[in-house]
Amino acid sequence: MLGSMTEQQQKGRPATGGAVLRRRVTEAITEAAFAELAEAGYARMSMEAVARRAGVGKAALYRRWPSKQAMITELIRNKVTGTLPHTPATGDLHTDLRELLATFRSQLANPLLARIGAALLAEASHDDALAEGIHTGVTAPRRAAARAILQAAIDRGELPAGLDLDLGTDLLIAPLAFRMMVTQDSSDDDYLETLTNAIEAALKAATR
Amino acid sequence: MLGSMTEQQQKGRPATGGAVLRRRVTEAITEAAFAELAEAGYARMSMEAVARRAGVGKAALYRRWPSKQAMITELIRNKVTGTLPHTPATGDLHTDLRELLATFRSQLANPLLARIGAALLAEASHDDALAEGIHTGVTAPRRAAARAILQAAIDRGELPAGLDLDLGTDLLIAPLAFRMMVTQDSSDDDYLETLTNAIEAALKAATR
Amino acid sequence: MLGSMTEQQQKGRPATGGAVLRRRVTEAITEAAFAELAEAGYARMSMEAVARRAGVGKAALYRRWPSKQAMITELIRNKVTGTLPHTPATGDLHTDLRELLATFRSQLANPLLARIGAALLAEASHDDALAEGIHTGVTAPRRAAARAILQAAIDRGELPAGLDLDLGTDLLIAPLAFRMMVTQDSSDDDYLETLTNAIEAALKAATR
Amino acid sequence: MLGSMTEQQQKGRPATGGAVLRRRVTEAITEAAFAELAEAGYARMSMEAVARRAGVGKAALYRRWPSKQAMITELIRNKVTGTLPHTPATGDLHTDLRELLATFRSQLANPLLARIGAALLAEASHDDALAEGIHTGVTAPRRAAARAILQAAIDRGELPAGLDLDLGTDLLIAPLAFRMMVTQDSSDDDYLETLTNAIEAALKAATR
DNA sequence: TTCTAATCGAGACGGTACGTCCCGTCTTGCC
DNA sequence: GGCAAGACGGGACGTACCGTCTCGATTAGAA
Repeated sequence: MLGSMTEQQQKGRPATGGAVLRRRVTEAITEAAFAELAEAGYARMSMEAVARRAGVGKAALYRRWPSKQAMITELIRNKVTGTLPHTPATGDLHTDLRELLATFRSQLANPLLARIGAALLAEASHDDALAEGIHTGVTAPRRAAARAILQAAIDRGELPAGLDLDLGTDLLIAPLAFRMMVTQDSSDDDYLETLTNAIEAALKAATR
Repeated sequence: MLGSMTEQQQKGRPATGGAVLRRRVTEAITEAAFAELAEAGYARMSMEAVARRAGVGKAALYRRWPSKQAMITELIRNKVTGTLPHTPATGDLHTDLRELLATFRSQLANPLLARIGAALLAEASHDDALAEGIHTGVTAPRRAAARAILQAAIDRGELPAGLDLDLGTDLLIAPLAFRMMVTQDSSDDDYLETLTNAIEAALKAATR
Repeated sequence: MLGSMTEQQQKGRPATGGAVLRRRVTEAITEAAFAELAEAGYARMSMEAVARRAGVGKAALYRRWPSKQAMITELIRNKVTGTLPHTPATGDLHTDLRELLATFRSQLANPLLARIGAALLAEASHDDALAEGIHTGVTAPRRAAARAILQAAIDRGELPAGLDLDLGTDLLIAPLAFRMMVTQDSSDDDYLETLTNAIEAALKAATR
Repeated sequence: MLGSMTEQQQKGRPATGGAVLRRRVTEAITEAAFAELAEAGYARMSMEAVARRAGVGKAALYRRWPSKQAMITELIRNKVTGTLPHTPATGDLHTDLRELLATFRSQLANPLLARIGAALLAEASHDDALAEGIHTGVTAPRRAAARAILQAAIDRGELPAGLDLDLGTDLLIAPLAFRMMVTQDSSDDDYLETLTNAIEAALKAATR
């Protein structure tokens, strides 16, 4: 969809004889790339440094991805997409919210993500494929999880039928995401509990 | 504070010769820089392109700022800092909230900011001076405005004394900021009104 | 001597498995190599292009020769060595000279040789093995043939006993070789006849 | 004609302000290039090594020449063209020949030329501009000098009117050039004297 | 008004990284 | 074991920018 080689493809057996991208090399590159990314940031990171750190030729990188941007893009997308939130369904709105927020918190806590997230978004505004990738792989499933909880609560009568689902989703996701990615503040269990309460109240008032 | 030469300084030392940075040049550079920034993004933008577009020698840029980063940093900081939110104080929480949110909306609507914001945040995580600049020039005054409104409402008894001001500020700012910067969704007056209601409800529940 | 595997060796050890370099492959490589050499020249020619053109894996090349240089070296050496000049001995100096020059002309007329010769010499000045190979396989036998004719003529009294054999050989070989390899001019039968006369006269005067 | 910047051009003053290729840099590059060329040969020499040795950025090279080939090509052409042979005219064929041969010998003795000459010729067969450059700058003037001597001798009656000037020129130049460039043999004064005698005799017989 | 020194446009400079191509080696699965 | 295919580490290619420096020409405050 975005990048090029995924691990499955690396096993694909070509017609005759053949040469296949080696998983060990891919792994070494991936690891090195994340390390460089975390140390230097997207803009300052260099493919040559990644290759050097991975003990690999530059060509090995370019055999896998057509450019620095494509590489970083795909690596991050994979990393984030990998950890999809499961949708809690305890039958109790408060508990569901708490659980979902806790899941988000743990995913956002990934220190790499914090450092990289902004760079990704920045790139996305100049790269439609990346924007689409982020939407499909990251944003959409999380918003879907949030919507599911809200809809279930509406169906149970815990939330008003007139709730604006879109706004409700914003309310649910934004404060925590903003706090962790922009403000870089911590969010302990107390914070989460209070936030859950506040969001719950907000949702009940968010009718159009 | 961050960069180097501000327009005031340009008048600073008349000394002997005609040795003052010329305002017209500074303006041409500024304009060109924003144009390039919007077209290419921070990472892809080049000082040479800015100079070319401004019809100016590269040295003219480096006479004003010590580096690409410093230049962009200062330009943006000026642009954003220029539009400080005024703190509404109508004596009515709902009206104050609405007004503040409307101010934020108009500031965030700047299309440049939307494209640049993320890149700035990305850089900030590897550049403490930039981070500090953003905090002082952008984040802090806006959070202060939000806090002021909340504190006034508490003082009036409209909000509970136990309100967590920090969380309250997050609730106030995050949903709109997130929607406009990350989701890039629109936010019409209806959205804003519903949001105001929801936040108001949330604030009343956000006690620790 | 220079390279590695010669066709004789290819029959040498049938051993166990199908573990003998296959002649067809060797031939395909050889043909492709000459073609690439003629098209691109030594410096611009690539082993990968040769392999591709021969429909062969790169390893097939490196199983036969240790390096690009060794391969080209041996191929050319074989091609040129293959066509040793026979030493004419008609008992008449003029006829012997004419015949030898005609032989040289036909060998130098090989269009490949013309294109490759210079590149080979260029390499030779930085590669003693190649220089030695060219000397032994190409230069020496031709100079020997020339010397034999001259010595026979001296013995018959057709040339003065004081003839400087080394210089005589230069006189015999150089003008034709120079004309065909450097100047790239043609040399028809008339030219050859006049040249023979001139060289004959020169030889009679070339005593020290 | 071949390359790009000559020293004269380096002084040319462009319209406004301006930046001009600096002679010192050009000289450093030239010197380094010859050194590398002599050490490694054309094929093995690298632009990066030249830049490093000259204490210069790679871009400084590519600002002057569009490619490695173009650089070497022009440098050599300049070096060889610089040393044109003067045409001796003593009124005596033997003396004229001796003198011209001595001039050639001293020019061919340039050890760099010996190492580079073959590489140049090799390149020339794949680069018409280079071939033309060599012809115009190197070959033609030398052949012209030879022809002038021969023609004068014909006019004086020292050589037969029917002399084939083309062949005569070959006879004059080839043996020495071949000996020094291909055979890499030495040629002392005795050799030169004997060669002169032989060529003189040959010339008298070289009529068609 | 004249002098004069810093700014100006242009672009060369030493560097670093880009993405490409080729070298000679190694790996994979087929024959 | 040879074979076709092609990935591997390495290194050079030629390009694009970075931030600095050099060049005359311009310009505006001080005399």
